[in-house]
Amino acid sequence: MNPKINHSWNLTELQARHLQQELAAKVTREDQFEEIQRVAGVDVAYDKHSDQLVAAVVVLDANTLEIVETVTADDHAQFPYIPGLFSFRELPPLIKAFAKLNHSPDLIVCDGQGYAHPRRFGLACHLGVVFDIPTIGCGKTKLLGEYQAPDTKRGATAPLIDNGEVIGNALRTQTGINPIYVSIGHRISLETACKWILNLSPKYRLPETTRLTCSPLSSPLQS
DNA sequence: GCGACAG
DNA sequence: ATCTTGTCGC
Repeated sequence: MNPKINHSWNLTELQARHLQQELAAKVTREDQFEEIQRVAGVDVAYDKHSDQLVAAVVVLDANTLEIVETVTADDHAQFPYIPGLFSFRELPPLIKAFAKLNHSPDLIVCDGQGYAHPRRFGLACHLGVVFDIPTIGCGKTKLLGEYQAPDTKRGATAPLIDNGEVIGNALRTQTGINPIYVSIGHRISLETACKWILNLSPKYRLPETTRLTCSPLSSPLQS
Protein backbone atom coordinates (compact mmCIF):
# COMPACT_ATOMS: atom_id res chain seq x y z
CA MET A 1 0.00 0.00 0.00
CA ASN A 2 1.62 3.20 -1.22
CA PRO A 3 0.75 6.94 -1.29
CA LYS A 4 -1.24 8.38 -4.17
CA ILE A 5 0.38 11.73 -3.54
CA ASN A 6 4.15 11.79 -3.26
CA HIS A 7 5.64 15.04 -2.08
CA SER A 8 9.04 15.80 -0.61
CA TRP A 9 9.53 15.40 3.14
CA ASN A 10 12.80 17.29 3.09
CA LEU A 11 11.22 20.64 3.83
CA THR A 12 11.89 23.72 5.88
CA GLU A 13 9.42 24.72 8.56
CA LEU A 14 7.98 27.39 6.31
CA GLN A 15 7.66 25.05 3.33
CA ALA A 16 5.91 22.51 5.55
CA ARG A 17 3.34 25.08 6.66
CA HIS A 18 2.67 26.09 3.06
CA LEU A 19 2.27 22.47 2.01
CA GLN A 20 -0.28 21.97 4.79
CA GLN A 21 -2.32 24.91 3.51
CA GLU A 22 -2.17 23.50 0.00
CA LEU A 23 -3.14 19.93 0.95
CA ALA A 24 -5.80 21.03 3.44
CA ALA A 25 -7.99 21.93 0.46
CA LYS A 26 -8.12 18.22 -0.46
CA VAL A 27 -9.65 17.08 2.83
CA THR A 28 -13.17 15.64 2.55
CA ARG A 29 -15.24 16.07 5.70
CA GLU A 30 -18.22 13.91 4.77
CA ASP A 31 -18.60 10.14 4.84
CA GLN A 32 -17.13 8.83 1.62
CA PHE A 33 -16.58 5.11 1.71
CA GLU A 34 -18.25 1.78 1.02
CA GLU A 35 -18.21 -1.04 3.52
CA ILE A 36 -15.46 -0.91 6.12
CA GLN A 37 -14.06 -4.42 6.31
CA ARG A 38 -10.67 -3.74 7.83
CA VAL A 39 -9.58 -1.06 10.30
CA ALA A 40 -5.99 -0.11 11.03
CA GLY A 41 -4.49 1.49 14.10
CA VAL A 42 -1.15 3.25 13.82
CA ASP A 43 1.40 4.54 16.29
CA VAL A 44 5.03 5.64 16.41
CA ALA A 45 7.46 5.00 19.26
CA TYR A 46 10.54 7.10 19.94
CA ASP A 47 14.02 6.48 21.25
CA LYS A 48 15.00 9.91 22.46
CA HIS A 49 18.67 8.99 22.79
CA SER A 50 19.25 7.65 19.27
CA ASP A 51 16.73 9.82 17.40
CA GLN A 52 15.21 6.67 15.94
CA LEU A 53 11.50 6.10 15.36
CA VAL A 54 9.55 2.88 15.03
CA ALA A 55 6.18 2.98 13.29
CA ALA A 56 3.61 0.23 13.74
CA VAL A 57 0.44 -0.54 11.80
CA VAL A 58 -2.02 -3.13 13.08
CA VAL A 59 -4.87 -4.15 10.79
CA LEU A 60 -7.99 -5.60 12.41
CA ASP A 61 -11.07 -7.28 11.00
CA ALA A 62 -13.69 -4.55 11.45
CA ASN A 63 -16.29 -7.02 12.69
CA THR A 64 -14.41 -9.47 14.88
CA LEU A 65 -11.53 -7.13 15.76
CA GLU A 66 -9.15 -10.02 15.25
CA ILE A 67 -5.67 -9.04 14.12
CA VAL A 68 -5.26 -9.52 10.38
CA GLU A 69 -1.73 -8.19 9.96
CA THR A 70 0.96 -6.29 11.83
CA VAL A 71 3.92 -4.46 10.32
CA THR A 72 6.61 -2.19 11.73
CA ALA A 73 9.25 0.04 10.18
CA ASP A 74 12.05 1.99 11.74
CA ASP A 75 13.43 5.26 10.50
CA HIS A 76 15.69 8.10 11.47
CA ALA A 77 13.91 11.27 12.55
CA GLN A 78 14.65 13.98 10.04
CA PHE A 79 12.22 16.61 11.27
CA PRO A 80 11.96 17.97 14.83
CA TYR A 81 8.83 17.80 16.94
CA ILE A 82 7.06 21.08 16.38
CA PRO A 83 3.45 21.45 17.53
CA GLY A 84 1.44 21.86 14.34
CA LEU A 85 4.01 20.11 12.14
CA PHE A 86 3.75 16.71 13.75
CA SER A 87 3.08 14.77 10.54
CA PHE A 88 6.41 15.75 9.01
CA ARG A 89 8.12 13.79 11.79
CA GLU A 90 5.86 10.74 12.02
CA LEU A 91 4.51 10.14 8.53
CA PRO A 92 7.77 9.10 6.83
CA PRO A 93 8.21 6.00 9.03
CA LEU A 94 4.47 5.27 8.86
CA ILE A 95 4.56 5.35 5.05
CA LYS A 96 7.47 2.89 5.16
CA ALA A 97 5.35 0.59 7.31
CA PHE A 98 2.31 0.85 5.02
CA ALA A 99 4.52 -0.11 2.06
CA LYS A 100 5.04 -3.51 3.70
CA LEU A 101 1.33 -4.10 4.27
CA ASN A 102 -0.42 -6.85 2.32
CA HIS A 103 -3.95 -6.14 3.60
CA SER A 104 -5.06 -2.55 2.92
CA PRO A 105 -7.38 -1.11 5.58
CA ASP A 106 -10.60 0.72 4.71
CA LEU A 107 -10.26 3.06 7.70
CA ILE A 108 -7.26 4.24 9.72
CA VAL A 109 -7.34 5.43 13.32
CA CYS A 110 -4.43 7.80 13.97
CA ASP A 111 -2.69 8.81 17.18
CA GLY A 112 -2.82 12.53 16.57
CA GLN A 113 -5.26 15.26 15.69
CA GLY A 114 -6.91 15.58 12.31
CA TYR A 115 -9.01 18.65 11.54
CA ALA A 116 -8.50 19.95 15.10
CA HIS A 117 -5.35 21.72 13.97
CA PRO A 118 -4.30 25.39 13.46
CA ARG A 119 -4.47 24.99 9.67
CA ARG A 120 -7.10 22.23 9.85
CA PHE A 121 -4.55 19.69 8.64
CA GLY A 122 -3.26 17.50 11.45
CA LEU A 123 -1.50 14.17 10.98
CA ALA A 124 -4.74 12.24 10.40
CA CYS A 125 -5.71 14.57 7.54
CA HIS A 126 -2.24 14.35 6.06
CA LEU A 127 -2.21 10.54 6.14
CA GLY A 128 -5.75 10.38 4.76
CA VAL A 129 -5.10 12.76 1.87
CA VAL A 130 -1.78 11.16 0.94
CA PHE A 131 -3.33 7.67 0.71
CA ASP A 132 -6.82 8.96 -0.14
CA ILE A 133 -8.34 6.72 2.50
CA PRO A 134 -10.78 7.44 5.39
CA THR A 135 -8.91 8.42 8.57
CA ILE A 136 -9.86 9.51 12.07
CA GLY A 137 -7.79 11.85 14.25
CA CYS A 138 -7.52 10.76 17.86
CA GLY A 139 -5.53 12.68 20.48
CA LYS A 140 -5.01 12.08 24.20
CA THR A 141 -4.46 15.81 24.75
CA LYS A 142 -5.70 18.69 22.67
CA LEU A 143 -3.64 20.89 20.41
CA LEU A 144 -6.10 23.78 20.48
CA GLY A 145 -9.74 24.59 21.04
CA GLU A 146 -12.04 25.06 24.02
CA TYR A 147 -14.83 22.84 25.31
CA GLN A 148 -17.15 22.28 28.22
CA ALA A 149 -16.55 19.07 30.15
CA PRO A 150 -18.85 16.39 28.72
CA ASP A 151 -21.04 14.23 30.96
CA THR A 152 -18.93 11.62 32.75
CA LYS A 153 -20.67 8.67 31.11
CA ARG A 154 -19.11 6.64 28.31
CA GLY A 155 -20.21 7.97 24.94
CA ALA A 156 -20.72 11.56 26.13
CA THR A 157 -19.33 14.25 23.84
CA ALA A 158 -18.72 17.99 23.89
CA PRO A 159 -17.83 20.07 20.84
CA LEU A 160 -14.23 21.26 20.62
CA ILE A 161 -14.38 24.83 19.34
CA ASP A 162 -11.75 27.07 17.81
CA ASN A 163 -12.51 30.52 16.48
CA GLY A 164 -16.23 29.79 16.56
CA GLU A 165 -15.88 26.60 14.53
CA VAL A 166 -16.46 23.03 15.73
CA ILE A 167 -13.16 21.32 14.97
CA GLY A 168 -13.73 18.05 16.82
CA ASN A 169 -15.30 16.37 19.83
CA ALA A 170 -14.11 15.61 23.33
CA LEU A 171 -15.34 12.02 23.69
CA ARG A 172 -15.44 9.79 26.74
CA THR A 173 -14.65 6.22 25.77
CA GLN A 174 -15.04 5.04 29.37
CA THR A 175 -17.27 6.31 32.17
CA GLY A 176 -15.36 8.51 34.57
CA ILE A 177 -12.24 8.63 32.41
CA ASN A 178 -10.85 11.78 30.81
CA PRO A 179 -12.10 12.32 27.26
CA ILE A 180 -10.01 11.92 24.15
CA TYR A 181 -10.13 14.38 21.27
CA VAL A 182 -11.67 13.03 18.10
CA SER A 183 -11.56 14.92 14.83
CA ILE A 184 -12.05 14.31 11.15
CA GLY A 185 -9.07 12.99 9.23
CA HIS A 186 -10.37 12.46 5.72
CA ARG A 187 -13.50 11.11 4.03
CA ILE A 188 -15.48 10.71 7.27
CA SER A 189 -17.85 12.92 9.27
CA LEU A 190 -17.20 13.79 12.90
CA GLU A 191 -20.31 11.91 13.99
CA THR A 192 -19.33 8.74 12.16
CA ALA A 193 -15.77 9.04 13.47
CA CYS A 194 -17.02 9.12 17.07
CA LYS A 195 -19.26 6.11 16.45
CA TRP A 196 -16.28 4.13 15.20
CA ILE A 197 -14.07 5.11 18.11
CA LEU A 198 -16.82 4.09 20.54
CA ASN A 199 -17.38 0.86 18.67
CA LEU A 200 -13.68 0.02 18.84
CA SER A 201 -12.61 1.38 22.23
CA PRO A 202 -14.47 -0.87 24.69
CA LYS A 203 -14.22 -4.05 22.73
CA TYR A 204 -10.57 -4.39 22.01
CA ARG A 205 -8.74 -5.26 25.21
CA LEU A 206 -5.39 -6.91 25.67
CA PRO A 207 -5.21 -9.69 28.27
CA GLU A 208 -4.37 -8.32 31.73
CA THR A 209 -1.02 -10.04 31.77
CA THR A 210 0.05 -8.90 28.33
CA ARG A 211 3.06 -6.67 28.18
CA LEU A 212 3.93 -5.09 24.88
CA THR A 213 7.60 -5.23 24.15
CA CYS A 214 9.52 -3.74 21.27
CA SER A 215 12.60 -5.34 19.81
CA PRO A 216 15.38 -2.90 20.72
CA LEU A 217 16.79 -0.74 17.96
CA SER A 218 20.20 -1.51 19.35
CA SER A 219 20.32 -4.22 21.99
CA PRO A 220 21.51 -2.54 25.19
CA LEU A 221 19.79 -5.08 27.41
CA GLN A 222 21.39 -8.02 25.66
CA SER A 223 24.95 -6.74 25.56
C1' DG B 1 5.86 40.34 25.82
C1' DC B 2 3.73 35.95 27.87
C1' DG B 3 1.66 31.54 27.85
C1' DA B 4 0.26 27.34 25.10
C1' DC B 5 1.92 23.89 22.49
C1' DA B 6 -0.81 16.60 18.93
C1' DG B 7 3.71 13.15 20.02
C1' DA C 1 7.11 10.80 23.17
C1' DT C 2 9.81 9.00 27.61
C1' DC C 3 10.86 9.05 32.62
C1' DT C 4 9.59 8.89 37.68
C1' DT C 5 7.36 9.55 42.01
C1' DG C 6 3.30 10.23 44.71
C1' DT C 7 -1.79 9.71 45.28
C1' DC C 8 -6.47 8.23 44.71
C1' DG C 9 -10.22 4.90 43.90
C1' DC C 10 -12.40 0.38 43.52
